[in-house]
Amino acid sequence: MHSFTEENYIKAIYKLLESNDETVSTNAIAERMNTKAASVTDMLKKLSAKKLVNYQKYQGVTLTAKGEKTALNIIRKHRLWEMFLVEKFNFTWDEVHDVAEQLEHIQSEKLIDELDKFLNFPKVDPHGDPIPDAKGKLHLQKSKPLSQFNIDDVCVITGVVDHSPSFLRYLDKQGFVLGNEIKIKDMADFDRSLQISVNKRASFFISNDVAKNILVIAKQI
Amino acid sequence: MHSFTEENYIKAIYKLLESNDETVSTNAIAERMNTKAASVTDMLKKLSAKKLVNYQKYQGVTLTAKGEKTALNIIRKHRLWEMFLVEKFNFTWDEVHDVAEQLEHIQSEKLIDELDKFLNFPKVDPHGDPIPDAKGKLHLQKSKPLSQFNIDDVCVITGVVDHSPSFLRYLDKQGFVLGNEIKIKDMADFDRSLQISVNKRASFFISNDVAKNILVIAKQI
DNA sequence: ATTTATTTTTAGACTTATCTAAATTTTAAT
DNA sequence: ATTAAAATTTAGATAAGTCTAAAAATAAAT
Repeated sequence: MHSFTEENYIKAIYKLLESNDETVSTNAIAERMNTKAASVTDMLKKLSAKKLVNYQKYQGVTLTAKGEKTALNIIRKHRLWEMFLVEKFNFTWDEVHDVAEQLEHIQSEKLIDELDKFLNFPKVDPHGDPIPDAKGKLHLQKSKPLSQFNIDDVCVITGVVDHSPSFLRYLDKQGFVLGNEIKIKDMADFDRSLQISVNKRASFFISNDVAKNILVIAKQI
Repeated sequence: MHSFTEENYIKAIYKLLESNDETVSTNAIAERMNTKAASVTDMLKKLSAKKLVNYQKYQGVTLTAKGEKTALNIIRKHRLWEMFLVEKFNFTWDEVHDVAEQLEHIQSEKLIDELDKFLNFPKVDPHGDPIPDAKGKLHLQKSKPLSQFNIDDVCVITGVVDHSPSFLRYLDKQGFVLGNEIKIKDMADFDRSLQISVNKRASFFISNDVAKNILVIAKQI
């Protein structure tokens, strides 16, 4: 089995791969884990020897299939425990994290399967984050048009419905990029036009026609 | 806070003090923890520096008040988790131990208080072992005469009602010793005499008069 | 295309917990 | 009261994970 420390590194790498892309840098890991780059290098060598990461000196890392499976299992445990604490033990969302960080390392298949059953096999946690199933599969949320969201919702751009050049040109001009975060600031009842802010920049208006053609998912924090 | 390892040592010392008495030897700890005497010595020095144990070279150890409080808190957590796993997660008693050994080290007051509440503040676990309350107090089970137990019950000798020399001489002759384990093999309806086995030795008979004068508690495994 | 700055890695040291083997102390036995 | 046996402690090593400081490699800037 893997040590707590190894598991924490794997999880950090997974999270960084999820938001950034390509490969993850030593410094990025060090920053996320409040440790020093030298320590990260040491650990990367060890994880590489265990075939959990693909690592080449100076070139950053990615997870191997085995590493990703490990990460998903830890995340599954973390999110199930968070659900449990909030739903059954009256924890608030800000209290939940530290305890779940501890609980996610408990080793017992049966414990997690029973926990899953106890919670009635939830697909997403209350953050909207998907919970991997027992096989490590993520039931990804289906994207929906931005027009179906409401004031104060925050979501992430995943694609478009209309692929016409004119629409894509429009998006480009407005600065929309895949993965950008959109917050709905206001909505006009009479024409369903939206006032939105992209990546926390200054807000602007888009028509309902545009909103219907931008695919998003609820923000995963 | 204390490391997992420190907590495990503290717990082991507590258990040994509970069954034996006086002080606990280095070798006894080593045996219980499947480790070497040299490792125990190192740890005892550390625990002593932290004022968790009273330790003098070659003289064995006892727990300080602080150490005992620590031990009781770990035991509280362990037994509450055992109850939880059995009652809510369909664990059998033999599956429970390893997982509870892990869960007992999770640090969160709120978690344990909520767990306690969730289980409706149990006083003893299904082994009959008492569960320390939030203040670390043990609600000790009161001893009862052996005559009040039934076939297949297993209990431990804690004292006697009749302190007369003739009775004590009788007990001595039969090989009864404080702390011995008694299993009731059979009971005769007509005179309530018992067939019992002491410490798993060959069984023999005692009269109801004798059984009424031996104090026991249900076995704590 | 060099030089400079940044990132990453190595080298050596420290901490916790463990071990083996040797030395010391206590206990038991003659 | 010595000697023998058992228990305990010390000394020195090892492994995991961390750190600082210096060296090496990559990326950025002139």
